[in-house]
Amino acid sequence: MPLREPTFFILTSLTTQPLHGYGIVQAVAALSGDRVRLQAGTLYGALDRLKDDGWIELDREEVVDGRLRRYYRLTDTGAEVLAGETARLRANADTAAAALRARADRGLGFGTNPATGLA
Amino acid sequence: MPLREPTFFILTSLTTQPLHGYGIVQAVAALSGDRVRLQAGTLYGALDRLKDDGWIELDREEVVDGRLRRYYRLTDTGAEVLAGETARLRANADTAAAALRARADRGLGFGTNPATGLA
DNA sequence: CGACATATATCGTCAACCGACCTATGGCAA
DNA sequence: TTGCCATAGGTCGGTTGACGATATATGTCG
Repeated sequence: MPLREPTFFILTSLTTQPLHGYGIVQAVAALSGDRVRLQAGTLYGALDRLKDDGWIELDREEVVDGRLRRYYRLTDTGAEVLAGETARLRANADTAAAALRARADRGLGFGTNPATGLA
Repeated sequence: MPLREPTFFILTSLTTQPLHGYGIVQAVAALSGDRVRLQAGTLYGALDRLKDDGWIELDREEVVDGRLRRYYRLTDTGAEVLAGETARLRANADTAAAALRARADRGLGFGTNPATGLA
């Protein structure tokens, strides 16, 4: 059930406006601070899968400079899935953060000397 | 690079104290609100992998009621990885939340009528 | 003329998770 | 006493999704 990072960002990029494949690549790079760079195999495979799942759908097709642009849009179902995923990520991050804080309080965090508890 | 959910929770469960395999299963269930139930194949495969990566290490072995308990502990490297992952999850959640908010503001969110913008 | 950005797509491989299965002990209930 | 469940370890095959390489094609810029 949990989405992988590339899939998560594809849905996120389509949340505010329809985009075509290459536009998604650029949007995802921007949204992730250039951390996630979608590969062609990942993108088009995911696009087919998400369409089959009904989370995205074909918005329109355009031909610009003799090149086809196939725009996809997020469905309401897709938006619900993304909202659920977002909540899950938040919860997981909070859980791990609490555990890491407890570890740091016990002087076992990284960067501190286990013997003295000091950095 | 991004950790999958089971792996993420295994590291989280070992952050505050060493645990043995079965203890990890129970801790992860508790930490995730019973959402993540580790399968045997997932757990022992991940344990070997994480040990090879140097993110966890063997803490000690005990025999209780004739049953072996093999305890693992999080290494400082593992704690750093988990902290990085936590930050990544937070950032991704924030990014998606912002996009979903923008969508809702445009009346395209799920649960609202696209025509009227009302629920 | 070649390199690069734009644009879509397929294919083989790999890593991680899942489900099923196996062994073994101890307690509890039918 | 027999079977089931919780506890405890583990293996194995299959699926899934991402990755990297490759292919095709047009337009732009040096």
